[in-house]
Amino acid sequence: MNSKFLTPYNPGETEDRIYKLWEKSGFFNPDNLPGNHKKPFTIVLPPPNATGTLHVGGALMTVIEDIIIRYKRMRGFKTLWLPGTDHAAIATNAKVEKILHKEEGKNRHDIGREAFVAKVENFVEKNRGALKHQISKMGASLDWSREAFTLDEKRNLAVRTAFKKMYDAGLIYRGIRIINWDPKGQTTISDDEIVHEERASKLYTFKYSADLPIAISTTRPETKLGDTAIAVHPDDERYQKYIGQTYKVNFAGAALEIKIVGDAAVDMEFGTGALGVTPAHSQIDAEIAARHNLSAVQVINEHAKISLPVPGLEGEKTTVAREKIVAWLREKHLLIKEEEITQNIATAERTGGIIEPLPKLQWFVNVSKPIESRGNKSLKELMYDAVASGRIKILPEHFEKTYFHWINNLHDWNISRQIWYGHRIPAWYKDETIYVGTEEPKGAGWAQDPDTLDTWFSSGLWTFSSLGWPEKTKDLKTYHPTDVLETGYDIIFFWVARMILMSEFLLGESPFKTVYLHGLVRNQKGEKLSKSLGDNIDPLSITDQYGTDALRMALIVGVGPGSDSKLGPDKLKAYKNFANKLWNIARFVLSQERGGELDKELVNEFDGLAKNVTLDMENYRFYITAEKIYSYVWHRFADEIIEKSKKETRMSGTLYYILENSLKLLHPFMPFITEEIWQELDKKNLLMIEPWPV
RNA sequence: GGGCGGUUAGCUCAGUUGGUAGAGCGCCUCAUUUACACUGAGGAUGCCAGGGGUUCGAGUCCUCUACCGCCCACCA
Repeated sequence: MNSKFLTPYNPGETEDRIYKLWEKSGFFNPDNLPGNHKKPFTIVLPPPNATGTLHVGGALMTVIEDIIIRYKRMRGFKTLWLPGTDHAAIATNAKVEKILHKEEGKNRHDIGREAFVAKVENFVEKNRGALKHQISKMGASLDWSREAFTLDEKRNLAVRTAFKKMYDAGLIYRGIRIINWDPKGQTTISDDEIVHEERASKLYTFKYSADLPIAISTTRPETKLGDTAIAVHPDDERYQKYIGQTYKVNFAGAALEIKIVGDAAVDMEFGTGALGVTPAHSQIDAEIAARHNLSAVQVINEHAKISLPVPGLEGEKTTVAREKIVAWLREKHLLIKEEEITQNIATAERTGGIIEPLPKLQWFVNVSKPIESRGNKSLKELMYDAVASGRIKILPEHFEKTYFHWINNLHDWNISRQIWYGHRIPAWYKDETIYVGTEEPKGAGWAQDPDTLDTWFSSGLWTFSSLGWPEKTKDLKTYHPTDVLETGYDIIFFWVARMILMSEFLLGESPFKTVYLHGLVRNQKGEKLSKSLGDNIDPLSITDQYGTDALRMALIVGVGPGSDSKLGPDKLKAYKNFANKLWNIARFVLSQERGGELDKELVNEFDGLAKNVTLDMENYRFYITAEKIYSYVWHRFADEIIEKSKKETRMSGTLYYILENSLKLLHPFMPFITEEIWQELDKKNLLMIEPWPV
């Protein structure tokens, strides 16, 4: 027996050595697996953002996927787990802008597009190396030879190709719509990138003018400079008589023409039952305006300032203009009521900027248009069907309801962004002509669209762009559709839904069969781990203290799919102790000569456990599995069977049998220590590709 | 406003198809150098949030209520 077994298990000394052993074997790459590994099994790693380092949530994701992959590999599958990183356009752009501002006091326009993008690329390159190191330390058996990046050459070709195909099918269009403008980030964002914040606000009720008999309510009087109508419910007896009339009024210095229209979208019960219609600055108003052929007047610009030439208001910030208009209303005795209310205000997820709805010329994905080549189903329907038909199974199941709910309320997806870091939109303009293609058009005078694409456009392609699409590669044929997509429930809309959209349309197949959603990892107090709180624990510091295997167990045990978990020193300590227990069991068994006949009863008992565990693994119940093996190894094997063996002779053969097979069952969960012990038992082969017992 | 979860031992949470309540940590008693003190043996602790229902039988199924949490949302 190796003398290292005489001292407690030392993860620090073991882990790097074992990882190198695995890497040297080449078995992370499915091409190198023994020939009996025939049936492919694929997971693509959700590419972590190149903005930062791996957080505990990222560690959880890595561990769950590694467990699945190691299990499937031992079961004889040709397993591919494909790594990569995400360029995370807006997030990265914003982060580097912040650094630029802090270090040089400049903004991106000061240094120009080319220099800025170079700076971002430099930043990203540094982070990618650190990420790879952290992920490896988790024990991840990823095929690094296939590593991809959402913004590399191949993925750029995939993006251009996808864009062109969708444009040709009429699924991508350019048009003026009311979009979510982030004045702080100076870009549009999609509906999903909005977070609502509760704020105290005031609801003002007033008349535009003494001559206009109908009063309206609003929290944003400054937008009323752009009103072109008042909408009332067609059945509202108070206002029916006014429908169809037009009033010319002077409102705070702006000449308005207000038409009274009847529209069923108006809630008679709210406020005065009359709605001032601002077609340029409200989605719902724009819809009303479209129904009644009303014109739109833009009053607010990209800097959230009044752009309408009204003396005293032009150039003012919206908040200042609001005060001035309220003062004017008061002075003219038009203000009827002022109420304190709490309002949910839309802010940009990345910058915190308050969203300003503005009409802008942007690129969109049409989610409702029937697609001829897909049985006249729309993207929305394709996304819905993929899950409703059972072709994609979401775990935990109740998230399927959330998914359907989201699809049912889905609007067209705004995909163009006014930032510099990202995939440039493959559209070129010359005079009035638009050219969309994968390459720049021939001839002089074409100018490419300056905008970039929403980062989720390229991540939506991930399951197949990472396998080489649009080229018809062998990998694509072998490994797509992928088997499991494992990710956090917080990005089910951002990412999971978009991947289904892209794969269903571009490939005509689902991107994966099972979606396993994990929850948030919280600290021991149950608080969200966040960088701003300073407790965003680096998984490597945990690994140093407790060992990777202990961290893996602590992250997994008792944590079902979709539920949030808590990670604290108690749990880590418990599994660190377990690693050492296993170590000592190995020491005890190894100190004996293998001998005696197998105890049938004990072997049967173990095989029953193995069957049970296998069933759990097949059903993604890792949180139960890990605990079952733990409990068996410690409290049955060590406390009872080994104790019994001390009093009886000729049991060592049975002990070896149980130890070896326990190591196999435990390997997906605790790969390092099990491999280390295995190397002492069987000096030729790696536990990592040993066949699963059962 | 719409939707989805949760409520089980002091704490953190399991409990797959309904069959006399489980684990880890903590607590109490004992063992004292044992493969392992990063240990072992034993022990205490629960009206499974509350009401109603289905059933021979409910933590588990149905229904209502309360509280907590999360997601979505263009009541101006």
